[in-house]
Amino acid sequence: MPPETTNHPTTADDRPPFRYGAGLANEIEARWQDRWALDGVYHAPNPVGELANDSADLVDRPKLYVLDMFPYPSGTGLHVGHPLGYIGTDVFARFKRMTGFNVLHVMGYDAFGLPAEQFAVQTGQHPRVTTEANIATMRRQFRAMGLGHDDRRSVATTDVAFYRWTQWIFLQLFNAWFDEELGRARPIDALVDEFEAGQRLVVDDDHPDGRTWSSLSRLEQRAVIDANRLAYLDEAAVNWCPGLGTVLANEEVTPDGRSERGNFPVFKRNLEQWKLRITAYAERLVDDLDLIDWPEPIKLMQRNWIGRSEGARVTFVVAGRPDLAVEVFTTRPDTLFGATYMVLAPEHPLVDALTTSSWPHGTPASWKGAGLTSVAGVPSGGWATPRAAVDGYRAHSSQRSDLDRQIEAREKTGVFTGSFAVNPTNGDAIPVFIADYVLMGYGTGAIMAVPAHDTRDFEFASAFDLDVVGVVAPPDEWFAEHDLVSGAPAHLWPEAFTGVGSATNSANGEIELDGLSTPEAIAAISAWLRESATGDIAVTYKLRDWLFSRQRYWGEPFPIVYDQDGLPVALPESMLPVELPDVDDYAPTVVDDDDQSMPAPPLARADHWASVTLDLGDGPAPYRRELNTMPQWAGSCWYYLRYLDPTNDVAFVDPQVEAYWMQGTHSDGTPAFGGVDLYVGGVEHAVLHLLYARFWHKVLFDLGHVSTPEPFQRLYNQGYILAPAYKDTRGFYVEAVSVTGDETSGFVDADGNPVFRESGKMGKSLKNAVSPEEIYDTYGADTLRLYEMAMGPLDADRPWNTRDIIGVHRFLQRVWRNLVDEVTGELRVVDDAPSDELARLLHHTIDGVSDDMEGLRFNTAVAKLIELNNALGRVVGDLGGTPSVVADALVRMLSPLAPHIAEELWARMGHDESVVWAPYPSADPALLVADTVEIPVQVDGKVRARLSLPAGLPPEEVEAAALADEAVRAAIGDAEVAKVVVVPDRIVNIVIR
RNA sequence: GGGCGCGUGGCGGAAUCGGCAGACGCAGCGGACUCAAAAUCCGCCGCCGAAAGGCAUGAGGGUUCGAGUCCCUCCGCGCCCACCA
Repeated sequence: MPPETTNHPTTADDRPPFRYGAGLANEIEARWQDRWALDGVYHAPNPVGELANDSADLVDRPKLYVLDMFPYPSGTGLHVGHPLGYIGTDVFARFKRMTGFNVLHVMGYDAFGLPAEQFAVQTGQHPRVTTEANIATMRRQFRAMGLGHDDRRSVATTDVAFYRWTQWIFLQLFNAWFDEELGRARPIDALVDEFEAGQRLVVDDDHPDGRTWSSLSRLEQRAVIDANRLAYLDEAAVNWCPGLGTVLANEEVTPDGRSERGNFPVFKRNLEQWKLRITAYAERLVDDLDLIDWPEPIKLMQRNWIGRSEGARVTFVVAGRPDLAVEVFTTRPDTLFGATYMVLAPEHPLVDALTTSSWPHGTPASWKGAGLTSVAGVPSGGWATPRAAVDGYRAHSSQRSDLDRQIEAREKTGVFTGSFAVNPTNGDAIPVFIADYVLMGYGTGAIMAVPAHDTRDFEFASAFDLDVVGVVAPPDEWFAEHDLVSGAPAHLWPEAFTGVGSATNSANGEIELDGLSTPEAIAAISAWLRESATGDIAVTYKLRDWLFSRQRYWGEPFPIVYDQDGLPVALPESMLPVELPDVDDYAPTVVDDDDQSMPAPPLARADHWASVTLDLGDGPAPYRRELNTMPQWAGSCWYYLRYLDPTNDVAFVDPQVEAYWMQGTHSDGTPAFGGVDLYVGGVEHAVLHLLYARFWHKVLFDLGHVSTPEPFQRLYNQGYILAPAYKDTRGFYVEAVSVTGDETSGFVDADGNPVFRESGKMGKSLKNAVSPEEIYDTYGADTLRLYEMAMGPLDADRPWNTRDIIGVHRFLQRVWRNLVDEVTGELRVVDDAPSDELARLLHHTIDGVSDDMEGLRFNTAVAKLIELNNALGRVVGDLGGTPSVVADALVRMLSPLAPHIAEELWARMGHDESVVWAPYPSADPALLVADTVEIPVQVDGKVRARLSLPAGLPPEEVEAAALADEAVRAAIGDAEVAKVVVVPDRIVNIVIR
């Protein structure tokens, strides 16, 4: 041991005893967190009910609902990237409390889901046990951050008392139908009444003219009703993921045909599953985006996902088969004259009827499948009959996953059905194909193909040697770009012309489009379609109904049983909740053989639970329960409503409570649109959660259970925290904390092997997480909060840099030192008034910071507070302390951002009441207007002088002063002054010639 | 392939309505204090230049008295969607 060093005091002993550092911060923070919990300072009262007990004055304030997207309680706890949005909403909620609002701010847990179930599968421990332990850990972590939540209202979607109401909402969907005429959901009983009263006939494909209700059998009546419900069973192609042992919603499948979670391959299977009729709301889900204050990119993503297209439906009669007709959807009905063939999806129901027994004379070999190298089992020269071709091609396309389709780079394949259809505009007989580039799930599952004006049709026509007829004249430039003479016929074109132009080649005895612009031609042909009864304008959506069944254990059971006819029956409300039964094995049946595997839900193992005898009104009878569970999205569709009234056991939310929190008024008393006032979360929920939740909310609105058409008035997407991540030479991530080295010498892992730096979203998968505890140990929670708010705009991704944290820590240290003597611990606040200069800075700061807080610009708010504090630090020594009015305002302004240190200073300044509800300071307008302004003078755009002039000076006098300035005159020199631009109190620009 | 967004010092970022580019912080440099170091405090800190001055917001062009901000072309990065008829 070197003797010299031991003779000197250690670092810690040298520091003043009352300097703000990690030790003092940790002590202050723990103390105030206890006190806040004890006093319930974050409790927001309800107008009525159990939570209406205290703080009656608060409920008279305007309400403000600040909501976070609630987390999944993961077992690994939080890292510093998680709470960015939570700190942001907390700062905002605290700010708004101080400006006079009754602020609702709650945290809950989206606790159903795969990790707990997978852990249960591995350990045999009930997922509820792990889930509750994880929730307890997260609660502790949120508390340590000083987040001001009303803990009385916290819920987890796995609470039986919560999912009882999730089941209840499912019953609302089950017991409702969508009235297309009124454009809204109504109770299913109303539909039955209309049928019974004869106001409505039962129309289906077999009975296009309708049947009376009484002519149906009891089972037929039930089938009709069931088919109309918003929650219905449907046998349909679903996304079966053997790797996860469950089916998935379209939204949960990635574009390359794999599961979003786990990245397992996904296959199409026909299964009977619950679906929710979200498509009925497609139009309102698009239209009502105009009502809400969301980022435009998110609205755009929702619009794209819903995928509204305007166009026309056109009926093509099959040649020689007047009984058979195929309906197509097109967005370009103006190109109808150019339709030279048709394509049906392989799964289209009319394919069998269209498939002829033998190839028509002269059918090219390629139409019979010859040359389809990617299709297995094609005889050379093609299949012998259309039947064989259709069967062979269908077998091929049903076995291909979406992934395969992707790999094949969109090579166009298909076979001829043997049938021809009649183009209604010109009477041409055009061949009908099946091809997998036409999707059953969109439009009508059939298209008219216009190869001259559609890229995909052009590719198909090229491969199958089909006619290309141009019916929209491209501009001359288009021909020039393609090295064609203007007006060259379409069969010479190297690609389709998909733009707009003037119609050509489009006339028959009844209609002539030639010369019309594309929009005019669309209008004209649409009118003709309607008059000639061959079609009509139509709107189509990409959105599909929401697949709502999952073959999992850890989810909400459906409140549904099946009777002896195998038909679903809703359990009465009195039988809710349907609790999850215990099982001895939580594993879903996971099979990796994609050919034969079928989903098998774990609840099938709970024999005693699955088969029950119930009295549902007709005496005791045997039923079997629905064995699927709901997807994880279910709870998140409505949790924000349960926060309002979490203890209510007679309703999912009391209507008066719902009205208080959801139907706001603006602070000036005018009615606000309502809903959650601010909803903050990650952009990854742009379509899934946010679309599903809007859908449920609209159903609840239609049925009279909530009072606003939209749930979330203002949405804000916080950014992600990025951090350096390191990959080894094999491409695997290594723990970032173990990496040493730098950019110039290179990075190495713990064993000295070279690794390579990249940047990515902080988290477990990139092994670059930083735990909040590390930061608390060095600086405290207030510093962490402040750093996260100061490092950049809330909605931007930003790199985590531990080195930078010291900056905001020093700021807190200096605030503390300006108000508290570091040696004695005594308050350094004096009664003297601040100088005029300091007072002006203070009020400018108040004004700017208030504005920034309102706009969620916390980074610039922090910068302004630092400026004020730095200015204060320069004079505090001369004054012998901080002027009390400055200290008071500074602590109030600091408190939303760094609540613990602010609360401690507030108490030391002699306040008994918490700073949480103290009013936010307001700026004195008299101190915001300067009496002198500095005006830069430019000559030809370059600043040559700065004049200090009285504010509000008339432009002529400013101009005179500018022209009189020596430096300005020197810059002008001999040149002639052409023009002088004076922007009052801002700038002068002298233009010379 | 389509759509949307973003490019500002060594780094994170600021400039809210077209009006002094680089607030605030980190890093760096110099100084005070100290036997010394840490901590703390003070000062400097876009680039070129000794200075005067010139040049600078991805590149190029345009509009304007004036452009980081508006328009056009290109380059780079990010996100979303992707055979959607």
